[in-house]
Amino acid sequence: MAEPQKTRCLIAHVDLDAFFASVEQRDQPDYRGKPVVVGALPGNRGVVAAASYEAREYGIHSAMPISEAWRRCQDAIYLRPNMQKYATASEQIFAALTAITPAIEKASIDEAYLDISGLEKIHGTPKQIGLKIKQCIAEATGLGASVGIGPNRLIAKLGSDYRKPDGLTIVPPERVAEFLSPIPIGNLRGAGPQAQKKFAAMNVTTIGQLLEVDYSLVVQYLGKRAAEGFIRQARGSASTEINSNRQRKSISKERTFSADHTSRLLLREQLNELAGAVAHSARQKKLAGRVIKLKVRFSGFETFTRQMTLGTPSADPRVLFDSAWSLLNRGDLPTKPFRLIGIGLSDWQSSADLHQRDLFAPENSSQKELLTAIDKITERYGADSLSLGIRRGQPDRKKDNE
DNA sequence: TCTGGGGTCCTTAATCTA
DNA sequence: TCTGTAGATTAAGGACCC
Repeated sequence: MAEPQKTRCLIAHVDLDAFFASVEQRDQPDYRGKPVVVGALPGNRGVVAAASYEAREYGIHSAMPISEAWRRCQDAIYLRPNMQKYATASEQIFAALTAITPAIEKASIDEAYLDISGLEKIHGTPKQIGLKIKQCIAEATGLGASVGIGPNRLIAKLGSDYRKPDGLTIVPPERVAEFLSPIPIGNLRGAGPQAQKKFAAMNVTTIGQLLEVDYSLVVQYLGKRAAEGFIRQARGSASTEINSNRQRKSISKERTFSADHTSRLLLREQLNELAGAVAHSARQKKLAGRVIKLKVRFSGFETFTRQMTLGTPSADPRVLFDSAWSLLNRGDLPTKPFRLIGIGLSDWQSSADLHQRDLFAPENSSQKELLTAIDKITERYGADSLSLGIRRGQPDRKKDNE
């Protein structure tokens, strides 16, 4: 019997055009056709979060210091971000995309990967699917998006970058090499300023050029792991996996002060507020974390992090604050004026795990009691939860040795 | 000169444990 | 019981992304 034909993988990447700025232009007709810059306000500390295409003509782009944006264009409309509004637009977009497929991975507030393999019979050719995606978004929110379609996530992502705004790029598998060759090396995932310096030293500016360089030289500059990762990407090979229920791994809040300062009282107040905000977010998501991380930045932009692991997971603002405050006062940080303070919570124990804790036998249980507890966990949550339960229990062994 | 906020992932070093 | 070691975990920092 002939083997059943395997459906070829088809991934779409959707990227909203100048998302924050476009939402503002949509809601305020006066802003349309004008340079709009969303981010910090001129005269303050901060950077550009999003620039409309009109602002980009002045060379303004995201992550640019606001002072530099102001130097380039004083006539632009400068706005503070309205995250609530963008989150609502984002929800509408993701809801609309489910009309195409349920296999959607949210990559950020304005980006998504869709597994559209085998959908040709329902929605038509890849081009028709791409147009349909753009139409869904426009109808739901009145916003424009760029779409890339290719055999994997990397090609789809580079495809959506290829033509902007309002672009649609389809790269069939047989044209991947031709498509990638002239693309700047900095467009590869993981190629930031540091990696690009190393590529420049190898005279590599495009993806095609990377494939012509001797492998050992790439390893020499970037290390084995990074070199192999970049070469894999340059050959057009990447994951096709779409994870529809990705859970975030940490929650954090931080604040940069308008001017550096040294007041312990103010620091305490700020940290207390941030701890409250993180705890609130965690509780809303029914999460409790074991690891609390303090972040501080001093004048001169020197940044430090300090973390501690709690015995039991928590989403209690007092626990978060007390832990962070003790880290801050541990005595291993410089005594300089503060520029930023932040707090983060991670290493979740989900509510299901918390139920498992109830099933754990007490610390000084007999072997028989432990076996009974293990049986209960396996029966209720399956073998996977059992390995999780035992691993979570490991730190307690230290106590046994004491 | 200026560099936000909220994330993820990787590397490295120290420490713990089997 | 001692010692060496490999692997896991924790902590800190850095690069990167949107």
